[in-house]
Amino acid sequence: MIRLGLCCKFKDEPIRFRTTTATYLLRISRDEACAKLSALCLANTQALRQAIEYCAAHGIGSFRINSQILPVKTHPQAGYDIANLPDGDAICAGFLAAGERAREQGVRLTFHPDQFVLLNSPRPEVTERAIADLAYQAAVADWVGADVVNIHGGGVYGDKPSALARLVATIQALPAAIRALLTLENDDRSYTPTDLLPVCRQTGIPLVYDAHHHRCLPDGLSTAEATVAALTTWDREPLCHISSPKHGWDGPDPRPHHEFIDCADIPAGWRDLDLTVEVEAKAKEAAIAGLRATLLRDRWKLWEAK
DNA sequence: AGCGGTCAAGTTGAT
DNA sequence: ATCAACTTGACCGCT
Repeated sequence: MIRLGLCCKFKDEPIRFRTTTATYLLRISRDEACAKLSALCLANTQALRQAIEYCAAHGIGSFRINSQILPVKTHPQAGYDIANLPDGDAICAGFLAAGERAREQGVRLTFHPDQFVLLNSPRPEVTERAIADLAYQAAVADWVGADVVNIHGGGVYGDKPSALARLVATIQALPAAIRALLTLENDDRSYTPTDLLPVCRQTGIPLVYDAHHHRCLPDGLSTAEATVAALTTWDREPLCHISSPKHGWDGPDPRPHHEFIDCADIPAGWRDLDLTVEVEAKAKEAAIAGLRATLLRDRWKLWEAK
């Protein structure tokens, strides 16, 4: 059974996550900043609840939660603790309630911290901030029952073996609560599945296999071989990513994502697996609706809510 | 209401 | 040196 996943936001459906900026928060008083943050965070718990309901009702079995669900959470000056916000209790309750609904309906929840979260930088302050961000997202993940916090391998810094060794060492030293949710994903610049699989085996971290990235940065493995190898790293339902190139595979740059998914880009070998496929397409829920229709026409077995 | 400028953060590679 | 890409344009403040 294939579980299609929506990433972070909606195109047409009026479900919106709110955010703000550190610059603005630092210009107003701390009380005003806390009031604003409190309202945004509370609104985001409600948007998350709506997102889960929408997914369950539309055959979308997984939802990726935006890193800014708690805006500016770990900023050195503008950051905050939920407990210190006026609606702190309601925000916690909102996350727990959203998680409960996700569990009831069988909707999987994931996180994908952004490009600044690097576990192998030679600069210790970069890695420290990355771990702080992972800690925050892992904590919210626990509240809502998300089982994946997915990041990339990071930079190469002119020496890939050293960078990979730092990655392994940092992962091994992570708090258990983060390590239990952490996954690594092949990217389209630096780290292929072949680069990351040894890291995953050494650390017990699953590999999120991104077929689009793999085609942009190949390593000699076929998509079928990489899929099989990635599956062996999982102790939960495996997670893969799919997208189609905006300008086609023969265009100037295959990396930017298309509005929709071309079914021909989905590895045929995925058909009979139990797998979450996060759909990275600009048209969001509209892209999933189109993909679902095509796959159902072709008799793929797709997830449905309980 | 509309619109232009701004936004915390890292790294890479194309131009 | 600048910029786009990466999981995502949203929001503030002025007109």
